[in-house]
Amino acid sequence: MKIGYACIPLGVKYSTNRRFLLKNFSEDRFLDTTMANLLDLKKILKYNIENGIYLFRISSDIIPLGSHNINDLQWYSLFKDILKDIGNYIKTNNIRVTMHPGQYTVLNSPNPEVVKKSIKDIEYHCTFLDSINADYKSKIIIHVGGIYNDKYEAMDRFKLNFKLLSESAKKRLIIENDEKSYSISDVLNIGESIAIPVVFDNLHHSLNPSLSPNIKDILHRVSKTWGTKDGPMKLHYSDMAHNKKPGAHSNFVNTSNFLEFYNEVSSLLPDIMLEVKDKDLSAIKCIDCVTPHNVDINNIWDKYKFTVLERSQSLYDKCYNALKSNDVFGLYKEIDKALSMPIKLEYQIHTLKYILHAFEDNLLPKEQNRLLSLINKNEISKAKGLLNRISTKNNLNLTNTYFFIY
DNA sequence: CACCGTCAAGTCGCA
DNA sequence: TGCGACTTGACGGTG
Repeated sequence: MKIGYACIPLGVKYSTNRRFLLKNFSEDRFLDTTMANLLDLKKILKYNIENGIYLFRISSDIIPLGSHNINDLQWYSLFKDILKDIGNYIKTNNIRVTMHPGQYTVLNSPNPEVVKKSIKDIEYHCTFLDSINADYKSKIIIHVGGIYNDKYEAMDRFKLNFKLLSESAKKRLIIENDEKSYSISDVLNIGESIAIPVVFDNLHHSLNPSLSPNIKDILHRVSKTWGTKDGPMKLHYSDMAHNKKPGAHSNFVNTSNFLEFYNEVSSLLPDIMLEVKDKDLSAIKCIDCVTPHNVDINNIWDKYKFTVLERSQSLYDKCYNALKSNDVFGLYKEIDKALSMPIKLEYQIHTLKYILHAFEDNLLPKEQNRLLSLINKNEISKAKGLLNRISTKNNLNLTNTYFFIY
């Protein structure tokens, strides 16, 4: 069972999302941007392995304007060596990678131009996975698309247009239930009819439910759409964001909710893709909670302690108790409580002063004075921004914490 | 350096 | 028939 995240790690500053505007397209710009993205992809995969993350969604931006008409460069041969290198790294380390074209890729549109572009986009994703020599457990996930006043006609059009894909893309394409049009029941009908795997998304299902109220019954049927060559069934998991629009993803995974879900589904041995704002941070948390015996709880606390301290002194103390009793789940539960709280000015000042003291030997007197004077003027966000830049420049241990992330 | 409009793209609801 | 919302991070121009 693998637990992973989508596209953008927060714990490291590598990015595979460099891009440029269409009007700025040039061969040089394309080559530079693509190379930078690919080099960072390898670094992200390494970072993932160091953190026990073996499931990763590769960003569609990896090849900028990869499926656009303006781009007729043979990037898959131009970057053949590095693509092969990435592919070998993925294979050697038993990583599973997937891709997820965006909302504008609509295979079932009644507009032939849209279908044509959508096929081109799916084929671009497929070419990328082919170019790194990924096996057919590496999937391309899309939603079914629009309704156009007749859902069943639109579903039929999906099945017909599916036939227009290349053989490789047909082996990679899988479909996911969405939050308003195609419920898991609809998606299963299509998946079973054209023999492609189905991804169950718990958040979309809660907003657009169908079939049995018992998720396990549904998943049992979903799992049958996954053949041996497809690899383990893949699920999308996310919590709903409170105080935002229904369907928005939460800022972080609630540990208790996740474990409840996990315990319900784990016997089916799925791979779970988290769709959450804090990305790898929640992935690491979920993996830690599922395999707490592999974890050094002190490392967890080192990353989160300033984030907790900024919000609540009493939760800081509770965390400390969990730490002392080596209770990984307990520690994360208290961290979750802290993360759901706003930063409190007085605690933030206290935290900054504490950090200044702790890193006294790593800061120049001039830097300390500038920081202190900002703090004393109550310009806290400026102080924190400055501290962030200084930490990055001097490579302080502080950059390994989540203090500048949450 | 902080801020903000724009972006390659499609669908749907509403006027 | 046409426009804004939806969703989203990064670019790129401005002050």
